Amino acid sequence: MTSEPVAFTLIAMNEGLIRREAVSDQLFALLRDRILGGELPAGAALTAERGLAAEFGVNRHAVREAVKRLQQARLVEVSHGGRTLVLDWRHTAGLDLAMGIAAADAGPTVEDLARDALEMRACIGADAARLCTIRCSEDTAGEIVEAAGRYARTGPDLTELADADVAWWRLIVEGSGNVAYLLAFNSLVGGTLPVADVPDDLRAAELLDVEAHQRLAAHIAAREAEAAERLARELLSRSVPATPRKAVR
Amino acid sequence: MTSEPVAFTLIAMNEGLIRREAVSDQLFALLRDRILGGELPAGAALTAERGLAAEFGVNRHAVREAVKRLQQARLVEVSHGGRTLVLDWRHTAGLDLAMGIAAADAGPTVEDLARDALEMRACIGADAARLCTIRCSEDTAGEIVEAAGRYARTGPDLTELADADVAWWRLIVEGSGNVAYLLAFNSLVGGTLPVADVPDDLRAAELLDVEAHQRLAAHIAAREAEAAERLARELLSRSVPATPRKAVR
DNA sequence: GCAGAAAAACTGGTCCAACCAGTTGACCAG
DNA sequence: CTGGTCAACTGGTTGGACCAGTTTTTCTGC
Repeated sequence: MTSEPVAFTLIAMNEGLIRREAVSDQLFALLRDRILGGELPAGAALTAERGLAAEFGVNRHAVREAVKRLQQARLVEVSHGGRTLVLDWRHTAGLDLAMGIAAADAGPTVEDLARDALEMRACIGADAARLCTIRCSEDTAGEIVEAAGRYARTGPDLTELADADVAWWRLIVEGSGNVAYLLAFNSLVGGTLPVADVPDDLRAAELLDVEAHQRLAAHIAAREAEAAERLARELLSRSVPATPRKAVR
Repeated sequence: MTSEPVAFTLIAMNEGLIRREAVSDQLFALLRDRILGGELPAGAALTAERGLAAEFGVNRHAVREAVKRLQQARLVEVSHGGRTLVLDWRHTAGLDLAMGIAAADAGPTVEDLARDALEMRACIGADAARLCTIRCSEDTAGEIVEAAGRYARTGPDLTELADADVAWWRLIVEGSGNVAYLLAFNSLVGGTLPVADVPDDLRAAELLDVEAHQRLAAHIAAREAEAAERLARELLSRSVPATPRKAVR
């Protein structure tokens, strides 16, 4: 890493009245973005902990917490006594990192990422609906139908509707009995950005179609797996922007 | 948390000739498993950092690193000055946590989880093949065909074949242009358990079918999206155990 | 001159002790 | 009972020291 005069200072303790962020969190975010942005290329060695501490004027313990998180995110590989190496996030990073990628300069934009997340949501959701139809208990099926009924009586506010929609889908994903789907679902809805930058008209086409929600619930209760899957895919695909994307790689 | 005499001691420094594990890593794993196993139920307060440090006879910084990782995994919620609360992992934890769930007593078993991961792999892989067919560049399509050719010449060793298979699928997932798929793919193959406990005969049915790999590559190169998706799904589904699962929830 | 061993100079890992900065809750005045 | 104050928590941060590995350099001894 170059040793040019450091222009980065972590946010001061009291930045007006804004909530202060822990230094290790700031440092983690900063290093993460540098890695995702390509400033710290794969294979390169991260500056030593003592060096980073000096560079940012913080204690080494704070640096260690940040690096430990980078390690957990599989962005770096640390070895006792040796150097800490930057990994190729495209090969190692997991889905939980999705929310952080947008900050990268060279990487995908927020729009691309939102679209990717929605695409994945449709894919997982459709299969979850299918599996739920096949595997869930009668009680769960009943709950899903009930929840669809409540959904129909949910206020016209889009935000409120979106929350209810997530809760309803959670029932289906849980009913699929697939823990991997459930965790991926959490990653997708838990990320701050995924649903943030979707055009309202697309989102509304999905959320406002109460009748489709009830129909899907009915398919699940009636154990019509194929119909449930098809409807779920169609419903979830409405929010996916149809932007043709440039060829990759 | 009860204050009964502590029966847990972290692995001593030199456990024979075994590689020692960092204290914070051990502590993280221990707390994670307690949370996933239900010993620390959602909503409960985690023992204070000083308390944990005393309980396990380690320094508070080690505890902090472990807790920080729990926080990143969205297993706990920490608030400055307040208590650290245990979250409901079924609602918050992300896909990266999958590899840790098996340790839970009450949770899904390793077999269930492996099956779930394979199911998800099939779902994502099929859609990735479809998108790759639609979106990837000619160069990428060529690479995939080439790689399939190389795959045909890969040694009969199943482990070696499995590695080549992962590398080949990575090309397809990258070609799909969907970063979320790529990260989920990393989570699935990066986890230690996912493919570990799959019956060899099932796995072999997928890996040894070299001809299907080449056919799929050909579909992608010929831009036959529907055929590619169908073949991919069929191929990836072979490794999924057909065990009927008990109803969930 | 050069391979190989010793040693110095790194690296990350752990600990102690103190203090700052928020939150909680008990306690006391009204 | 109400409301505010303050002590006793909680997590957040700092400094310095030392242990435990790795890497690089240096100095041997042939």
